[in-house]
Amino acid sequence: MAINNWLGVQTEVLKRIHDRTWKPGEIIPRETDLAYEFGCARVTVNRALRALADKGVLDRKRKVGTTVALYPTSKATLKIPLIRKEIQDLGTTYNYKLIRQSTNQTPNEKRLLTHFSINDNLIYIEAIHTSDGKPFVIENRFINQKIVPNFKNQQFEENSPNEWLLANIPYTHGEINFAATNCSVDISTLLDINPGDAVFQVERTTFDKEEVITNVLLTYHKDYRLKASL
Amino acid sequence: MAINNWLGVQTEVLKRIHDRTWKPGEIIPRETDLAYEFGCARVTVNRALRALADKGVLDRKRKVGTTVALYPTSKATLKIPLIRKEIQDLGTTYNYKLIRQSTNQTPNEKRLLTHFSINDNLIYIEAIHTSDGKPFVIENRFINQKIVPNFKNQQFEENSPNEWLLANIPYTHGEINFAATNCSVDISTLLDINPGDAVFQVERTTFDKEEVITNVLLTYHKDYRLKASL
DNA sequence: CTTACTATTATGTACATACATAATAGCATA
DNA sequence: TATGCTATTATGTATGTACATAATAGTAAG
Repeated sequence: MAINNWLGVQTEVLKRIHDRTWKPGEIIPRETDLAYEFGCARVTVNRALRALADKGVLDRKRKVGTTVALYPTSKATLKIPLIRKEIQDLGTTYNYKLIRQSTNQTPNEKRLLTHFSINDNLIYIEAIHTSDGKPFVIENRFINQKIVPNFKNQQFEENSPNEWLLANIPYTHGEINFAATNCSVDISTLLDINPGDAVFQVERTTFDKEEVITNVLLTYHKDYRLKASL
Repeated sequence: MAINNWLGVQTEVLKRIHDRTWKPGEIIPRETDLAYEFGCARVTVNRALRALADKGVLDRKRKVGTTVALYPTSKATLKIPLIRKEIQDLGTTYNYKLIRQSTNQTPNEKRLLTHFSINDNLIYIEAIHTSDGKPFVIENRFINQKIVPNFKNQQFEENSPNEWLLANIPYTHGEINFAATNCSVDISTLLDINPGDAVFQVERTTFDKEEVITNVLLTYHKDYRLKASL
């Protein structure tokens, strides 16, 4: 069986996993053996297997060898688009409206103290993003004032702070979590739903090395679903 | 500047992106130029850049070249662990209990018709997974009966159907979505919460090529949060 | 100006060779 | 038996060379 490209190798490997020639938890043949069987270079096999390991299909360990993952770790890659793009991809008209903005805020919610220090000065922004004029998501955002030294010159009246931050403040890593909550009175008014309705919330925090850049709490419209593929 | 391994190249590339030597949306030097600058092989540069492209940091196009992503597509990779593992990782005791099981069911909810045909025969399973004796997640699951021809011999009384499926029925792809909902009376009883409380739901469907294997609706305990890193 | 064709470009990849390294197996010693 | 050291193993990677290919730029013809 001649296979002379890495995608072909990967296809054949997936086929053998799928038809249980190679069972979950079991060792598969060595790279050198597979290369011999397929009539290609070992590096080519390595390339294919590495890609499958990155996807969680295979587990690889030096000297031990390569095993089919016992329980394939299902990975859903969530691409977190710009809200603007998410709304426009729906074929609807996007609009952003600033509700409230202030500086020299302190972290006044318990969840913020996970990341900010009590002495941090924060910019607070509350805004609404709409889809065809209807509320899509409410944004409550804190930005580390130290990170935006010239904030007085910045304008978040016309444009979303997230887009500005992404373009201007590099981040190294972040955290994100998803939850369901009963909508508060304040936000239910903005979303034009009933207090107590279940809403989908996303909280995201980004860091530049050790420094917190921003924390945002997004509260989506009723019946919002976040989709991904496996 | 001598860099002779791909991880070193990647680190230097990330540094230049971070300090805005290379700005978002802009073209970076060609692979051959970078290889010349770093004193390494072009393939080594390619290896580093490809990994960054896979992460959404760079965009690459033949002939055009490589650009820093204008808005880095934030990708959160959700690893979807076995429920058992998720609970055990909390340091608590996992337990599974079957509530209801039946065969020859038809797709009786609108959401199921997205995937199943009206004529499909389904196995229905309702179960509860607990953490230290407290309800953690309720599982409502439909399995394509055609996929499990010897179902009568199968036992989901002691063990979770998901673990059995993962070990025995290979899947090619799937879909997953996350939502918030107000808890129904039935499920709120099982979860020991109030009807109307907001709960986090995950719906997942897996396929073997064109054939639906299973659809599961997981309803998590109150205040559940799904976390990931960026 | 538009269309079609060809040349060029930068990424994408295969190969053989060589070296690196994490990790286990085997062996010797106390 | 336990410990420590060395050899071996399978994956991990770097290189130079060669070829492949998607995509754009340039040119010629109508």
